[in-house]
Amino acid sequence: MAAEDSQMTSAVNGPAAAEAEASLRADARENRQKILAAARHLFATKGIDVPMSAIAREAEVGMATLYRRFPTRQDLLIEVFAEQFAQCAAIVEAALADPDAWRGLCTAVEGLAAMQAEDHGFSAAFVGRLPQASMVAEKLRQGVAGFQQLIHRAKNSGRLRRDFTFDDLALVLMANSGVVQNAPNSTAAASKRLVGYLLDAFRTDGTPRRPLPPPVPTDLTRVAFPSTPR
Amino acid sequence: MAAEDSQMTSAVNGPAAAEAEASLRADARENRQKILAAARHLFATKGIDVPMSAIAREAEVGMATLYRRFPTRQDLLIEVFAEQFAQCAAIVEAALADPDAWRGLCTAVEGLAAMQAEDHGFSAAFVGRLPQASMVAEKLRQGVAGFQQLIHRAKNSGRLRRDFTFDDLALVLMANSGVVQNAPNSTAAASKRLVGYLLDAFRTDGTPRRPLPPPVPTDLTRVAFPSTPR
DNA sequence: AGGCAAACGGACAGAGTTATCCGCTTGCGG
DNA sequence: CCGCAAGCGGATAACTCTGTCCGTTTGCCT
Repeated sequence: MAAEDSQMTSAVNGPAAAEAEASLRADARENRQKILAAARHLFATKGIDVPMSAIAREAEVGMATLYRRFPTRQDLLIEVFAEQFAQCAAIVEAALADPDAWRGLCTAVEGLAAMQAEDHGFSAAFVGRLPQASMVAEKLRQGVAGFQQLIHRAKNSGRLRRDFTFDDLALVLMANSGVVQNAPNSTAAASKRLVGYLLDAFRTDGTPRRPLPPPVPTDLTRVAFPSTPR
Repeated sequence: MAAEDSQMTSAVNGPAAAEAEASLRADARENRQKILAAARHLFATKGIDVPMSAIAREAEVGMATLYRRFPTRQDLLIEVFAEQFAQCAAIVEAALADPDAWRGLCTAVEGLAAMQAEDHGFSAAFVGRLPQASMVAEKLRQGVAGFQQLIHRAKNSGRLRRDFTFDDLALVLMANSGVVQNAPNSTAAASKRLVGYLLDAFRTDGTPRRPLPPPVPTDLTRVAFPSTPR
């Protein structure tokens, strides 16, 4: 399983990353993987602003090694999140397979939002500064195309309101990122409830309501961040 | 108008701030106002993370003066945003005066969201780390109470869905803060559309739909920040 | 086995921010 | 009008994070 790790990454990131990886010395290749693992972990838990030094420490490599492999933070982000962008595309793909167009759309939106909720770093990377480079952009384009088709089908089924736009997906993701960022502990629950409301708003007036996820108690006077106030 | 500035601030922040202000020497009092004005401006445009030195420079005072008046950033935040919290309470108050309970609720939510959209700093301060001190907390409690009443009335009118919770207001604000943060240029429009959708979701199934604000074109591949990528 | 290029790591310079110290200036009560 | 406490500004210490340099180690090919 761990042995296939590098293969998977290469497959996701395309030939560029693959050949960069292949021409490396054995120890270098291993370090590269350790760096990616550490970055993946830290980006997800602490957000994309973790110091490079923290990543190096967790990966048990020196600063120089880190910067030699990934000259900029962006380069690291691209590699790390490429996999997750691919997963996004897969979610859309799966939704397209659903014979019920409206249900498919709901599944896709819920899936994408859930991904955001699970991974703080990904959320920020996706909604915020986006690396327009490499395979990431390609996977994104792919996902976009799929989602547009999803919208088209759902509208034709008469369940999705006709004034819904593709841009509203971005709206959902931006809104969800706000919830993910600010909901203290119950990130997942809060995100689910938001998405529940939004999907309810997206349906045509006649479409039956879907059950709404439970409310999430939130102390307005202390909607502070989990641990570090940073 | 400018002459009443200090009076207004004092009125909003209660006796504590008022007496702090009164016992100051004339020049000191003036500097204090200059600092508050600069902070208000910079927090709104650049967010609450602007360097203290930037505030001092804009206020045309030294660092020491700034820190003497406001030992911590929090202290400054409290003063600056107290006024806006008061405005929130006023919005809720006004909404309560509307004989149509449902319309009142909509107005309130729209008003609060618009405030967030207009002032980046306020958005962050409100949804994020919240100063639990002083008059701010009081105004907040006041607003909370009013809003709960608003909810109660709207539910009784049969227009607001019964599973709506007060916590959902926090949800709206968190979501909106995400949009405000990430919508590149069209902050206001994006925020309006989000709120439009959410209010649509909040109504009972029978309640007629309200017109939805227009869609906001968003380039998913470059939802980057306005200017500085930070 | 042996040599060399590739790789390593940690120290360190540079940039930016927070918060404090200290010598000079000034409003204001007596 | 005068003295002094209150106030002022800017230099600067302390810290954090980024990105580079350089002396040392090590994989790999012959």
